[in-house]
Amino acid sequence: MLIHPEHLAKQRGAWSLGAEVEVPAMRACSPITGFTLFIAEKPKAAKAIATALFGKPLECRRQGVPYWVAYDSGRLCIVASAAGHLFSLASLTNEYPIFEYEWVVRWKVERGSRHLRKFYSLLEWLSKFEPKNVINACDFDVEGSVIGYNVIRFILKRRDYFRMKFSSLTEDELARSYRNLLPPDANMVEAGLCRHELDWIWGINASRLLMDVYREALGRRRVLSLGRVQTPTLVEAINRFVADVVEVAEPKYTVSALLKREDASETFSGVHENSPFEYKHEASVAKSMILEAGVGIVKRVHIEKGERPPPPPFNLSDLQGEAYRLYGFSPYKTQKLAEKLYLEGLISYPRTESQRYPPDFPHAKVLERLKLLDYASEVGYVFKVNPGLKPREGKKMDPAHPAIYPTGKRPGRLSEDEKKVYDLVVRRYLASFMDPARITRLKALIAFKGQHVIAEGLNVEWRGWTRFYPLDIAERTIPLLREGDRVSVVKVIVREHWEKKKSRHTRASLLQWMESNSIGTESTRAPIIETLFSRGYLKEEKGGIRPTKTGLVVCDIASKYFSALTDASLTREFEEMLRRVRMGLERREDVLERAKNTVRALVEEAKSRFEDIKSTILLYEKTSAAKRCLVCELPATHGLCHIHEKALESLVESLNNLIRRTNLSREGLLSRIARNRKHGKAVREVATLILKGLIRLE
DNA sequence: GCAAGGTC
Repeated sequence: MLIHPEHLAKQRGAWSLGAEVEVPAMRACSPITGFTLFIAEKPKAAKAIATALFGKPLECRRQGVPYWVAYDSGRLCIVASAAGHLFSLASLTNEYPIFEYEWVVRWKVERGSRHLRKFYSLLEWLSKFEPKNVINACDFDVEGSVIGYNVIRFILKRRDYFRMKFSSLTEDELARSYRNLLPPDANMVEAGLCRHELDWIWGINASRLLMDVYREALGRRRVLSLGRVQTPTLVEAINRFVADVVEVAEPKYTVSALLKREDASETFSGVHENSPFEYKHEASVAKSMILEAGVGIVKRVHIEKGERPPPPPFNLSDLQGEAYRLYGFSPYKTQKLAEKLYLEGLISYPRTESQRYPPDFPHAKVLERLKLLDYASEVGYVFKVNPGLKPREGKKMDPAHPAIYPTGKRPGRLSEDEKKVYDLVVRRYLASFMDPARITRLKALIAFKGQHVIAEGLNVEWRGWTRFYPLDIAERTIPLLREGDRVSVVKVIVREHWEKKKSRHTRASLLQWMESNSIGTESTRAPIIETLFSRGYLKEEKGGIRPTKTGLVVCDIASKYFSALTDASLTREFEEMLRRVRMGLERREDVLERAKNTVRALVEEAKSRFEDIKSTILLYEKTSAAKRCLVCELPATHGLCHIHEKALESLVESLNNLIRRTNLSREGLLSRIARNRKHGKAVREVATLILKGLIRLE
C-alpha cells in the first residue's frame, strides 16, 4: 500500500524562506510546531536525502552534528540522522542462562561510544518541538529499520511514522521514495529486532558459560567469547592450520631443457610435455632421451591472442584483499584507513559490497576533478580509450551503496598509509574504465625423437589498464620459432620440487572465506577477525595464522556443547527464520522462544558436565609434563597430541609411495622431509622424532 | 564482560 499523505507535496519544493511561513533568519535552524522530521541512518545519507528532495537545504549544526532544514510547499522539513545504532541490547544481571535483556542507550553504557551522545541529544532536542510527521529514512534493510524504529520509539516516543524505501542515495530514487512513502515497516523491524536478540541469546549465554568454567578451572578471570560469526571463523582458521601442518608434500620432477635454434646463439628454455613427472626415474629417462637425440625439430607452433580485462571497481573486501597483496595491510587496518578517507570526504562510503555504479552516475564530473589532482595522464587515457565513460562492473551488488570511488576532493595532508589506500582507490576506479591488456602466447612443440618439449613465451602486446594499476603480467620471451626449425640441446636438468595443497589462513584469506560463506557483513568481518586475536585464540606468524592452546580448547568445548556455533549453518538458519519473520510468516516471539529453549537446554547440559569441561581446560592450559606431547605443549594421549598424531598418520600413509617416487632410502627420505620446509611443520617434527628413535614405526 | 550489527 502506498501512502500519499496530504501534507507531503507531490512536487519537489525548492528551499525558500518564502511567503507562506514567516521565519526570522536567526531562528531558521529551529523547528516549529507541525514540522516533518526525517531520520536518516548517518549524516552523509541525511545530506544526500535533504539535497535530493529540497534542492538547497539550509545546513545547521548543534554540538557539531549537522542537520538540514528546508521548506516543502510551505511545510518545514528537517532531516536529521542517527550514527548507526544508538541503542543496544543489555542484560540486567550477570547470571546465565539469561534471557532477559533490554534496549539501552549506547553512549551511556558502552565505552568508546561517547561520540553518539551528541547525535542522541540533537534528536532529543528536535523531539521537544513535537514533529507532526516522522519519516524513517534509514537504509532500507533490517538494520536500518531497527535504527530508525528505536529512535522513533525511544527518543521521539511515538509509534506512527512513514517509511522511505530507496535502494541507492541517488536523486531520482530518493525523490521517488518520498513521493511513495510507505507505512511502518513492521515486519522488517521485527526481523531486525529478532536478529539482534538471537545473536545476543546465543552469544552472551555461550560466552558466559565459557568464562565461568574457565574461572573455575584456572582461578582467574579471563575475557572469552563465542558467537554465531566468530566461532565458525575460529574453527575455519584452526582447520586450515591443522590441514597445513599435517600435510606431507608430494615430489614432482620437472624436466627442463635449455635450447637454442641451430642458426642462432640465444638460448631459451622449454619443459618436457609430461612435466611434472611423479617419479624421479621417469624424469631421468626423459632427460637422457632428450640428450641422446641432441637435435629436435619444431613440429607445431601455436600463437594465441588473449586479453586481461580491467578489474571492476572496489567493494570493501576487494580493497582489503588488494591492500593486503600490495602493502601487507590487515583487512582491519585497510578498513580503518578507508573510513578515515571517507570521513575526510575523499572517497565514497567504503562499507559496501557493490562492484557497480548506478547508470546515471556522474563519472565525467569525478574524472574532471581527478584530472586536477595528480592523475591527469590517467584521466586523459580514460577519455581516450573510453569516451562513453562506461566502467567495467562486477556482479556483486549492494542495495544501499555503490562501489567505492574517489570524490575528487583534493586530499590534505595524508599519512603514508592513507596515501597508499587513497591512491589504490583512485587507480582502481580509473582502471575500471580502461582498455584490456592484450597478450600473445606462443607455444612451440619440439620433438626430440619421441620426446616432446614445449617452449612457451608470453608477450604483453598492449599494457592497457596495467600501465596505471599495480599489476605485473610476467613476460617470458622466446625466439620466434617456425615449424621445421632445428633446435639443439644445450643442457637438460631435472628439477625436484615438493608441492603441498593446503596453506594456512592469513587475515585476508580468512576474510575472503567469511565473505564466500556469507557470514558477517562488510562492516563486521575484519573487526571480528581482530576479536579472535584479541581474545588470544589466534596468532599470526610467518607461515600464516595458528591457533593458541586457548583457541584450541575453546573450539573443542564449543564443538561439544554448542555445536551449532562451530559451523556456519547457524547463519543460514537465522537467515531463513528472519526471512519468515520479514514475510510475516512467523512471529518474532515464536522464533525467540525456540531459540531460548535450545540455548537453555545446551547451557543446562554443559552445566551438568561442568567438571568435565573444567578438566578439559586444565588439560590444555596446565598440561603436566607427563601428559605433554613429545613435540609441543599440547596434551597427548600416546606421546603425541592430536595434531602430531595426525601428522604421523599422514606420514606413515605416504611413506612407501614417496620412497618409490624419489628412489631414496627410508632414512634418506625421512631426513629430507625433516629439513624440507615444503612439508607441514608437524610432519617435519614427527620425521625428526622418528630419526632420533623417539617414535618407532611399526 | 560477553554477540553482531550499524557508524563517528
